Amino acid sequence: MKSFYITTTLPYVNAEPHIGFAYEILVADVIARNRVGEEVFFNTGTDEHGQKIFNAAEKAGEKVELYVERYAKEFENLKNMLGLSDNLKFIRTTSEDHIKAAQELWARCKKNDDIYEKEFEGLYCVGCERFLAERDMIDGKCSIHQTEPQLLKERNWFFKFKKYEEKLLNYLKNPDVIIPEWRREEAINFVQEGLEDFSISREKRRLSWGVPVPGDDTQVMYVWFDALTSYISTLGWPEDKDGNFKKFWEEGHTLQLAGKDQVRFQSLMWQAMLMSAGIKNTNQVFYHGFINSGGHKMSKSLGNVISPQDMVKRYGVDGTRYLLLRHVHPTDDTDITLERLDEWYDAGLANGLGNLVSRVLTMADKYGVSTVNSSVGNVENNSIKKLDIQDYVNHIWELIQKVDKKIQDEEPYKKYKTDHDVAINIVSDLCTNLFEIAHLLVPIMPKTAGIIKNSLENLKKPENLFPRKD
RNA sequence: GCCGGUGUAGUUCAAUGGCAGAACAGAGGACUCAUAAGCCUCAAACAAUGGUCCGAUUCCAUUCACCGGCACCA
Repeated sequence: MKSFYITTTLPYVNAEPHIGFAYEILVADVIARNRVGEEVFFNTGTDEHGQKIFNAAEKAGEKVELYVERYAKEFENLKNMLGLSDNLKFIRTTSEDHIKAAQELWARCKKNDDIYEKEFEGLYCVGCERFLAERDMIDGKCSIHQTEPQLLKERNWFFKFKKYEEKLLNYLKNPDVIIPEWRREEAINFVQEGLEDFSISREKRRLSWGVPVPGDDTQVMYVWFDALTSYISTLGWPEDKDGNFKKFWEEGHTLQLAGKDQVRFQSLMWQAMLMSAGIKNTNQVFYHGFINSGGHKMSKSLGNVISPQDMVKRYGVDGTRYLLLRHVHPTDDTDITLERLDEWYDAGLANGLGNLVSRVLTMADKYGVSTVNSSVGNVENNSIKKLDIQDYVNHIWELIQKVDKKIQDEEPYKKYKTDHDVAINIVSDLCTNLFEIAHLLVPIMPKTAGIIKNSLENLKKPENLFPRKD
């Protein structure tokens, strides 16, 4: 049996789950559900180390361990909230196994002579508790605190990124490793402009909330070295007691999902780390766009935030899944507003799918259709495999439109008055069509698909699936 | 500044070197199984300028507008 690995990025737990991540994990969920006949490992989790989280916890007046615990739960709740697959694996970067894995990866990179110590001199802002870059300063002062930063020296561990330029370019030659194509070109550009080694640790006395660097108790790992490791620690690497790492990472097809701002991290740094440790590279990274609202990035101060919770509350689990999966552009940014969501909901779900189910089943029930042919012969569609979920959903809605038109053209409701058998035949045919639609709907709206199938089996009209909004 | 992208009906998107497709919203119509839903009909667009070409929305250049990236921020 073929094996397939899919993972989202791990969201940083310094805020509530936002719509962009909800979208990412929904896409992953659809892809995972669509891989029938394959063994699928579907991963997500939370990235819980680092300065920002430590600060956020402090600000909340909470112990950092409790703080991350609380947030991790919120993210785990998404599973229920968004109707995600049962077999979703959730990895936390503060879990013991993960910490060991991160340290082992470090050790392997070090053994391969890719990690070295270097004295680093920089301008440190006490207020920010970090070193400032050029653009963080105005007139030599911290742009946030308006104070002059101190010149500080710190010893950090660095990763030999530059060493991997050629190997990365080679990796990037394969057109499949990054979707969409222009992001791959972006990645190639980054490398061609030249890479610099990057620091992967921080002094513990400045930041204690991180994974201890093996063999150096004065330093902790910088978050991303730790966080990126989660893609394999979740599989049980390095011990691999259950054989998942071998089965899914080494022998399977690996697919990572990430936002468009992640190219450097996922397709370059992480890949270089894998190369250094002698581990197979990711087969494919799929970068999606961002979701904005009203022409702007969502932000609390603008008051234009639409959260996954808001959506589920208003449109239900499957309604939310439908709206995001059908209307968010796979790779470009998408602008959504409540008005638009309402329109999309009414058009696609109330007037479209919901109404069709209602009219077909009303007739089936009333006319006394006896059984429904529930074969799903030739309804194959491989758009999801090509990572084009929008196309897949659009295809389903074309079928819905076809069935609506068929009812109009064949007029079973009229024929019933003169010839019951003819009408019953037509409606029974319509039921088969509806069953096919329900079948295609499974990865997109699993619960609704189940209700429709069930209604067809019992030939009983279900509760109003999607009440109109206006 | 450098690199890349985008600009198509009111809105969101699609396709194409040779009549520009759709969905939603809008107008009208015949019907009634249905959630005043569905079906039919109608109206509606290639940012601007120049070039290549028999012919450009599509290729090239310029302008205007918008967006993204340019690393220690995850």
